Amino acid sequence: MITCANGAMTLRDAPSNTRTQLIESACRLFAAHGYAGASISSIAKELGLSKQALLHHFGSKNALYSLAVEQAAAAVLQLLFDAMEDDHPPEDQLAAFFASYQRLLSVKPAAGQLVLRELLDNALTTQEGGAFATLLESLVATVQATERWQGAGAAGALAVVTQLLGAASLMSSAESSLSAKFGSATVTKAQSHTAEISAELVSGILRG
Amino acid sequence: MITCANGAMTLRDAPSNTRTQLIESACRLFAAHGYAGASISSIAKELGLSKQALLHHFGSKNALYSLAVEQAAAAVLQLLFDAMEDDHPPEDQLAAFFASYQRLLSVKPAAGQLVLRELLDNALTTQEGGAFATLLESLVATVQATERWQGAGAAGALAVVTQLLGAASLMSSAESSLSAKFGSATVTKAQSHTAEISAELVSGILRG
DNA sequence: GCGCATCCCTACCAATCGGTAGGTTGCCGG
DNA sequence: CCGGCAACCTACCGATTGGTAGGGATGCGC
Repeated sequence: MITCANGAMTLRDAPSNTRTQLIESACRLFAAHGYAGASISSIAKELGLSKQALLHHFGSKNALYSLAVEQAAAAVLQLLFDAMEDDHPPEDQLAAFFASYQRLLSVKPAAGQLVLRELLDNALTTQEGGAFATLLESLVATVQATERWQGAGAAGALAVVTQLLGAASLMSSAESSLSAKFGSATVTKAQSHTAEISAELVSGILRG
Repeated sequence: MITCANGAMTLRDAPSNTRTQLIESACRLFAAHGYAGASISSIAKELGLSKQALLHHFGSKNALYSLAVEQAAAAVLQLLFDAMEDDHPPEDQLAAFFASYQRLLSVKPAAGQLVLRELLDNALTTQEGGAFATLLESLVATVQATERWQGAGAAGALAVVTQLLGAASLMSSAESSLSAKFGSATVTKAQSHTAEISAELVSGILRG
């Protein structure tokens, strides 16, 4: 194993690059194996560091996890905000959001996967104004702003958001499992269909 | 802690009841915390047993996990087979399946949650003819039998199945996380909306 | 040159992980 | 009455978990 020689590595190459890289590794590994399934030493080892270096930067596993989830959620939230800038009707805003969400997933599956994981695991030490919470709330609010769902209350909108998010996220998150059963060629082809099917689901459910 | 007194418990109450109960506990805990997040001792402890009693019955953690997933998948698969008994068009069969799947989730959320988890974790020692694999294959085949998707190939059908499954499963699986952010009252109300929204998604996507 | 903070290391800790070994209890067929 | 078996136990194993303590190298401001 090439662990970058003890003292010789200490000339750091950027203003705290390793921190960023650690969060990125954490994002990927937490997304792939879940909170309990990814150990901090395995995350640190991806960069040739010891787990103590990781703890030095983040203090605890949960703190790192929170950062990773928040960063992933922030990336998704940004897509939503971008889609909401133009003052189109909320139906179009959501359609635009889910379209760019699909684009994000094809480039960086870990983001959506981590959000999905967090919805299942609920391991995040919930921050009131965090990106994850804001993402969910904004989605619900936007659905509630649509003509069809504005009378349905938060619960109805939450149900819509949950189903659309589940539909949009599962394919890229389940890639490894599906590849083992249907072959990676089939799965890759299926992923290319996902965007337009998702678009159809979104517009279908928002307009009735 | 009341661990049922050492020898006095040895009169077992049924032909091998504890085995069944252990699988049930495993199903719940694996569903709630994932494969890595649920330890065999925590599963055994739910029934006041030691982890060695569990290992005595199943041999290894993975064997127990496989049984739990297979049993959950078999329960879902049974719903699909039931829905396919009448020779209605495949669109109606799938609609009936997803309707009863929603009913199952409201009674036993762990079943769907475990299937969803397995799609993410891919921890199952894949059995070729297992219920989990059969479930996915049967769903894909049925979607492929619909008028709209019969020309789209397995990949297109797989994309449809994945999205519908994700939409149908996420709400009940994310209950704890959503309750923490929106309140359990709102989530409970949202769950009651899930069935009809899901039905709309299914018929919408299958018929175009 | 000196103090100090940043970064990363080795060494160590208690707790828990999945799993093995071996013993004890109670039922059941001979 | 007795041997075998299923069920469950305590005790233990090595490995790994998240986390602490403390030290060494580097670079920056003074």
